[in-house]
Amino acid sequence: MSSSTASPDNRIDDVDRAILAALQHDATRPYAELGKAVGLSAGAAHERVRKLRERGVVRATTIDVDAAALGKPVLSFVTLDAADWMGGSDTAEALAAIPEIEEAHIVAGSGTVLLKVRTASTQELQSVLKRLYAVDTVATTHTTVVLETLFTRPVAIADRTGSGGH
Amino acid sequence: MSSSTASPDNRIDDVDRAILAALQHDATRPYAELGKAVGLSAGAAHERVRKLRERGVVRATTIDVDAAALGKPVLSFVTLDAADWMGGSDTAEALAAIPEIEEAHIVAGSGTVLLKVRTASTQELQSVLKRLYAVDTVATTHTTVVLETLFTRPVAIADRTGSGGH
DNA sequence: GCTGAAATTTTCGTCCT
DNA sequence: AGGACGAAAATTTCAGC
Repeated sequence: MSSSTASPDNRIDDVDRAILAALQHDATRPYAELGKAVGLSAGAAHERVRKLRERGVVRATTIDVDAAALGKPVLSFVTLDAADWMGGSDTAEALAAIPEIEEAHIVAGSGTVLLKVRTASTQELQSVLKRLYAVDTVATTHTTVVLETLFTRPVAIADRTGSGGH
Repeated sequence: MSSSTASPDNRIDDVDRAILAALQHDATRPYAELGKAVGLSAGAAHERVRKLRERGVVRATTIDVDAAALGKPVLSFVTLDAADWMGGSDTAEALAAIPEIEEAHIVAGSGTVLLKVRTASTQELQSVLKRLYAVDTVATTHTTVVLETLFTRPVAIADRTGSGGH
């Protein structure tokens, strides 16, 4: 309810960065351990994490599930070229209704969408493409199937060592 | 250290699926709550999760960090066309050395790699591209900058309702 | 897989820097 | 304001059934 400052303390310092990096790697460790790793007491570490959550820097605590173990070994990237999507605006909902789509990004002016799709087989991938055509005025689609994933990792936490220029 | 059966119980049943879905949404809830949500006691729920971790179905417990809050608002997808990468094989390491790369996938025969890159600015994106050219025999690159992310979500947990065909 | 109890951890109040 | 310390509450974890 203050009025002087819009953002009281929206800065992320080195300790926050260390905490975020540690939690990205393993969010199950107790606060005492986490605190020791970043040079804080358990209570202080807890307070930092609470604030990071409150500020929205930490969106959620989740588990990383092995897609192959779940029976979804086929990963693909699909590019959609549609007619007039930006106007419709419930595009996101239509895409979200297809559970095989993990990510949906608008990548160009009006009409180009990039999708990350995970399916059990190429047959199911075909099923997704059919559903995509049924969604709206989809002009063309271009599908790229991933043969091998070299690596996947969370957002990099930049450290403020000063030398980290371009 | 057993020798009779290679995979004692590698199947994922409905309860496991319910647990995985719940944990994807929020992995901070106590086991008592989780158990109640899936119709199990706290102890049984804990045992299920322990086994899922042991089997590798649950790879890790992590936090979802807001990239924009971290100063990395620019998301791009970069396609690389290189000469002979598959033979070299330390390609993954060279790419992993570039922290801005979040994902690296091989998407075609010999030489095409798809990268998911997150940077602070388009200038930093340019810096990444320069480093990519320096890596190896990179013939061409094609970069697509994401204008808006409609949604991102974890791997879908299929439910065995029987009606879920293609 | 369930119940119950011990051990650990989280969480909160208070004081200190 | 932010962190340390200690105690209460909650949770995890392990026993036996």
